[in-house]
Amino acid sequence: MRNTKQKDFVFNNLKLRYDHPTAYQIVSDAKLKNIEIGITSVYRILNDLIKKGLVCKIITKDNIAHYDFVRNNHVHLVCNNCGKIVDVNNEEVFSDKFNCNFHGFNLNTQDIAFFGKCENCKTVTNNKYTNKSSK
Amino acid sequence: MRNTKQKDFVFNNLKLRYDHPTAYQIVSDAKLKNIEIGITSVYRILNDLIKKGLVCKIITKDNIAHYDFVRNNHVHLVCNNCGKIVDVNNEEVFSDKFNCNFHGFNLNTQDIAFFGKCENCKTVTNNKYTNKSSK
DNA sequence: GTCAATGCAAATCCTTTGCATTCGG
DNA sequence: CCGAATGCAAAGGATTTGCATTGAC
Repeated sequence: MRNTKQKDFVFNNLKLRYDHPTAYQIVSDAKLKNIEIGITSVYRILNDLIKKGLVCKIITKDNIAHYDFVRNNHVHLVCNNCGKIVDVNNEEVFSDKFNCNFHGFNLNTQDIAFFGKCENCKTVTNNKYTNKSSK
Repeated sequence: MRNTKQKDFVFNNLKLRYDHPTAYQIVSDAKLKNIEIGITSVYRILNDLIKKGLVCKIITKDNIAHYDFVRNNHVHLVCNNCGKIVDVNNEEVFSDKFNCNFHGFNLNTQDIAFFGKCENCKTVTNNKYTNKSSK
């Protein structure tokens, strides 16, 4: 495991921004800052960071993956029309006060997804969604 | 808007099953029952049902869409490893009792997504994720 | 008979893989 | 130097689109 400017850039870029970029947005940002990095490496680095639990992936309803540095203590509100992603503090959500009009969003509980590892997969180290070799 | 055996099949198939199938699984099921239906039509019919609010779409971390008949009163737990999707009653979730070990799932709040329409998009009829003509 | 719906084939688009090259330690 | 990391080009795979055909009303 070697240090490279590409790994540094992806990690720090995600750590410093709060707007849940796509892989392509990270490449664009790199270009602006004259960092050379290809989309292939961005995807590879992102998947490594996900495996390490440092980054998480949010997929909008048009099947586009957005990435977020893991800071905990917040959940994501995702707009099914414009794709906007908003952070909301945990405590606001998990209480009896929660309702389907939340932070301006119109929500349907069936359209809420809790992602994690199920009982059977808890002990699995490799995640088939980020490490195809485990398939 | 005409009635066809294809529309009937997709609607009733989703209404009767509780296992969140993919579009391809719906086609397989149709074949078993000797209903002729192509994958293209399944996707088109599913997107229409989503626009009508009768069906919702759950995307697992490997970017595969699963479909669910809208019955309300439940949220989805999604396994990031095996892709399993489990229904959990609303009341169990939105209370102070919620924690990150839930129904055997190991959850991270940052990996929880609330999908809906944001303030700006509430009044939009067309949804860009299901109706590309509104782009 | 009309025109909406279907379904094949092709296109699209995001993401991953193969492989030769580069470069960190 | 060695081998991990990169990045191009190509492949992969889910979903959508174009268009001729079918079939509901």
